[in-house]
Amino acid sequence: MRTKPIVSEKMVERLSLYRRLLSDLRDNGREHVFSHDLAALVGGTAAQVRRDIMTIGFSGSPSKGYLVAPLIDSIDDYLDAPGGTRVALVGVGNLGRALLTFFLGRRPKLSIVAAFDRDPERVNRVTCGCRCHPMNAMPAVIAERDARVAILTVPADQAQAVTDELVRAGVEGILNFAPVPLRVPPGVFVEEIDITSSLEKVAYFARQG
Amino acid sequence: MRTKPIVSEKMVERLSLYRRLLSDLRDNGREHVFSHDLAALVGGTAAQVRRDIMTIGFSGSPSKGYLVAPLIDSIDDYLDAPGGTRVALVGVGNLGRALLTFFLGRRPKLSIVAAFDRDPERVNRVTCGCRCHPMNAMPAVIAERDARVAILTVPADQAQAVTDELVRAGVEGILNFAPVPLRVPPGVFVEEIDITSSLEKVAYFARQG
DNA sequence: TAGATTGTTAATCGATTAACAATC
DNA sequence: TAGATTGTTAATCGATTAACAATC
Repeated sequence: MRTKPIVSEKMVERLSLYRRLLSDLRDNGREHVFSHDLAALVGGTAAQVRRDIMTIGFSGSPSKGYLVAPLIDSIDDYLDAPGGTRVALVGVGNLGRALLTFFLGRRPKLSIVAAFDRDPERVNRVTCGCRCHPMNAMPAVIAERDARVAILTVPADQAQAVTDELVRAGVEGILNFAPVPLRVPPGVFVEEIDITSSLEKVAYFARQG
Repeated sequence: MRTKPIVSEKMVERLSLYRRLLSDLRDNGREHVFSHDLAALVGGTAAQVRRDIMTIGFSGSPSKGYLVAPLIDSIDDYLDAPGGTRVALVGVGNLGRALLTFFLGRRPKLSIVAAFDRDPERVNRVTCGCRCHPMNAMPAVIAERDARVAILTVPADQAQAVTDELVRAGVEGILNFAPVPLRVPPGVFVEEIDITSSLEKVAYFARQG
């Protein structure tokens, strides 16, 4: 197995986006694509697309650019864990259900395998295609399902406590929607999606434009 | 009215976060805070906090750091539009409803004033505290309500068409949850929240850690 | 060949980090 | 004063942009 360089966060985001757009192109019967085509779709520059593709060790040709299907395979190779990544979701409110529905069957290599909530009304029922477990079952279910990554969609005041428990259960990456920064030990990766900040940012820059 | 420098996107995000954390502190009776206290809460450095606070023209003192309430006022001054910003939300699915609920009454200066959906089942009913209008009412309602900013929570295949219409209706900023980059004319600010990319990023870096 | 695109390096830009004198 | 923190500048770091020879 060849070694792959660990790349920047931004580059991973771009690769993820390329893959999605390339899949659309493939489904529409496109077999090759030029760097400037991809650049236009992502809203970036052709040079950056070329550099990204070069970094993952894929080659194109001046005459027809890049072959779509092999490029997708190359990105798969790069981004996906060989056996796939199993995800746990904590907090089955409106946002949690939206995410469950969205990811249901979307990517076989990245699937939500368990959900948790503290509301007894929701526990032990199947919601949006996923069984909802009680909070105290987290360690056992996460171990049994081998979930390495978690999505956090609980209220702010529970976020840190749930995080501590997730880390104790062996989770190594968290996508945090709770509006508060999380403290985690080294080696655990956290991505914060701060919807309030994002909206305030849009409001700020909208009136500057 | 004094002129304020236009600051970077990251700085606006940080200011937004500072404000939220400071409000919690104030509600808990804290009257002053040191740069390193704030830094610990946001997971950043004290020097950066000091630089940010300096940039918005607020001053602290070596003996007691920064006064919480005046600092919040200063950030308000900086981030909020004088008359507030009114927001329209397009797409009242699970995610749209989660956002409606979340922002309901949360910030008087940043409130969702109208919702739109193309599903006749949802139209002309009040959901999560907000009336849902049909899509073809967008130009009229946005003008009447003076919405300058929009949140986009429609499926990918409708995103660009809805965006074009929002821009035509005068919207100058869009928070996009649809998993596809938007094309907008210059002067319109778009913030993409790409949940799929974010989750793939977490999966990638979780196994590198 | 001529035209267009790729692979790759150097220059630019911006943000973060480190450092320290000024202040309470 | 002594200790701690602020205000502010210089150094570092990384990512993006620009440029161009190599390739088809």
